[in-house]
Amino acid sequence: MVERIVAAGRSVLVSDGYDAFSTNRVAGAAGVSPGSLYQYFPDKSAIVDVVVDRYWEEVAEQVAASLADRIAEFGPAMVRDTADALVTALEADPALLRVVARELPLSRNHARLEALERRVRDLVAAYLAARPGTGHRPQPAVAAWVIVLAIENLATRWVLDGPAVTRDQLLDEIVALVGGYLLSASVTTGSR
Amino acid sequence: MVERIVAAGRSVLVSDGYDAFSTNRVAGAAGVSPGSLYQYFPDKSAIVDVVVDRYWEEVAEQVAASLADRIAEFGPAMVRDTADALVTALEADPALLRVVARELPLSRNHARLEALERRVRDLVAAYLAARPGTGHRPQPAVAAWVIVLAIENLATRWVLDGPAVTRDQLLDEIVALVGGYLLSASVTTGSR
Amino acid sequence: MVERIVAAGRSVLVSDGYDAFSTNRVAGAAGVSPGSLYQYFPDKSAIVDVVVDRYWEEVAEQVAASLADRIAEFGPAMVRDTADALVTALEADPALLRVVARELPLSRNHARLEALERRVRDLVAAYLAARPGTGHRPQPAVAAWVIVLAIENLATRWVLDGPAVTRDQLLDEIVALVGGYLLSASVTTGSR
Amino acid sequence: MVERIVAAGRSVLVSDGYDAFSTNRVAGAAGVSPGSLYQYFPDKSAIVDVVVDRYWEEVAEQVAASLADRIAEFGPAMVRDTADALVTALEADPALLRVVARELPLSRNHARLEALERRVRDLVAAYLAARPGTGHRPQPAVAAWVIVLAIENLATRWVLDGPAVTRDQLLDEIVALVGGYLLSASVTTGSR
DNA sequence: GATGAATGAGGTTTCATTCAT
DNA sequence: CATGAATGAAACCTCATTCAT
Repeated sequence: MVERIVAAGRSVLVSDGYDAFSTNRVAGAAGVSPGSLYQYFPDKSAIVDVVVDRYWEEVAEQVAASLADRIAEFGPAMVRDTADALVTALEADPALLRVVARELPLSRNHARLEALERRVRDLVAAYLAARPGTGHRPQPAVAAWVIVLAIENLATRWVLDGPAVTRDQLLDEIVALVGGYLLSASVTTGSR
Repeated sequence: MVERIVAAGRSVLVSDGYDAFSTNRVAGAAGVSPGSLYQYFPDKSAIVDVVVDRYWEEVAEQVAASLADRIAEFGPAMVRDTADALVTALEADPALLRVVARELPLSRNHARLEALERRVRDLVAAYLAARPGTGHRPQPAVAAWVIVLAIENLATRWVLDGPAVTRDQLLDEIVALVGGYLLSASVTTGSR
Repeated sequence: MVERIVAAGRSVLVSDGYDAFSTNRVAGAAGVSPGSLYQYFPDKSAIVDVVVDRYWEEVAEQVAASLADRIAEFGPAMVRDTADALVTALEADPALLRVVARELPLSRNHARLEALERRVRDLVAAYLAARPGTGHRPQPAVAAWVIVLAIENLATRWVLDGPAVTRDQLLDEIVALVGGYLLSASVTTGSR
Repeated sequence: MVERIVAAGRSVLVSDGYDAFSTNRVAGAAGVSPGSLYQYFPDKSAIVDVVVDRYWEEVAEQVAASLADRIAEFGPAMVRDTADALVTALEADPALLRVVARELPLSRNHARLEALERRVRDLVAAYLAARPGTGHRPQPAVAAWVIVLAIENLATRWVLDGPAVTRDQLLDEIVALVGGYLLSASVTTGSR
């Protein structure tokens, strides 16, 4: 029953948009009475939360799986494949992505998105810490933060905005970005 | 009077949040009658739009100014200073940034944000096209897209999330990221 | 519950007039919350429509019944009794009649009033077509139009305006008007 | 200036309808400020009243003129010509008629319409009283009331509803109706 | 006299939530 | 458990009218 409601919620979100997402409509789509919603969810927003949580959870799952699979081949191929996995995951349901990423307040995504980011970040940081040589510049934790954020954003915006960049180009640039970053030996630093 | 309303709008947004942003409340905060709002704005959402537009416009102004000032010194310093200008601009009103970037649907920011991005992107692309050597890999337009998005996102998230990264670190990493990316000679490409 | 709302609607209409007919007031009079109105009516105006429809429907019912009862006795008596039935129907709720006929735009009555007129007109036309002799001048359809309109208007205005004419006089005149009209042998016609 | 406002009022009424008739719109159409309206009219409704008054006044003028012109020729021709004059007057501005007769509450027309009716009624009653023979059945005052109402209504509805009746037919029927009525020698009376 | 910005009461409608059945 | 009618607070917006300039 929770299933029915969540499915209906997703469907309403996708076909009617977030502004039209009302409990009545969800109940209708679920073939359930409005009152029943409140037996499984405390709130309208709880329904949205579950839909959103599942969405990012699934994306995280695919990315993490890809990352784990490539455990051996650290390097450009790993970056590319991971980015590819992310793009693929985001492209799986573009309509839902649009609603989730565009129509929902970012704060709505925050919790689960942070989880996703942390999860991937930790993996990345571990890889970086394990990698040989290069006196550990940049620091793994920081570098992981930078890399994850950059890739996530590039991929999301690419799917969302459909810029004049091919999929392959996108992946190439991501590889170049991350590769170059990690190789950057030392930086002319200095606060102003 | 438009000024009063916009100011009240911003203030309500900041102190009460987007969900509580009602015409009556804005009118109250402006010391104005609800009806007066509609002499200057067609819509509730038009008020939000102006607040948002102004916000991003101001950010864009500062970043573009910094970028233009550094016209001579292409290179790491330019990147660093521009990123610095962006962070400074975003830090100027963190409360408003939080509402604008977190509570508003991204679609609400889209128009003005895209303008900001395009503006900076075009400048960056021009610099890249003008830069000597390096058989133009990556292509200026694509590279500009990547760089602008990456910097914007990193800066925004840093201000918003306050991660365990110092301001200087952030700027260093941005410089490294962009520098490494632009130096990345060639990439092991290939679609899967 | 529809009943309660319609009754409240009629009552508000009668006691407060059409200009003061607001959803809140109707809800109040019905002892119901404003929101409940919209579970049964799409619109404020739908409530008015039902009240008006019912009113004319009832009037039509009584007139048609009278007309059907007098099927045998075609002639003056039939006219008189029908007019009588109409006047009686209109006098049944003079307060409502006043609002419906005076305060409401005619266009609001149009649909149902036209239905009433058509209904009676068709019956009258049938009687006229069936009547013996008199080379069918005037044509049944046209004559029915004339008669129905004239009677309706005379009766309505009599009830509404309370002119210096007794009820019997009114009925006499109606009989004379219709009788004379139908006997009018031939007319000196000619456009100017 | 009153002229400008009234003209604007009529124009708004005709082109936008009564529901859209707002003081602001009238002021706009008159090229005048909303405040100025209140220097010449106490009320929004006063503006409507003037427009309506003038309309019916003009109609009354034409009908009365026709009636006065035919002073000699009492009889069918007089009836026909008067009805013709009325129809012509109503057809002069059908758009305004539609608004005045359909969209305005009848009560809005009442005052001036009653004046028109009384004026014509008095003339008719005078003619009837003066006419030779026929032991004055029906009584002039009553007969005038009946005749004026019937003709007015038939003419108005004909112009408004455009029924399947030609203009000549309409006039013929009116002549027959009135002629037959006045000739009706005696009536089988009796209250029920 | 003319202006027009400002008013503010009040109208219609929505929708998350409850609770008696 | 499920229902769904009922709720009622509150949102957005209009517009006749006023009054300082």
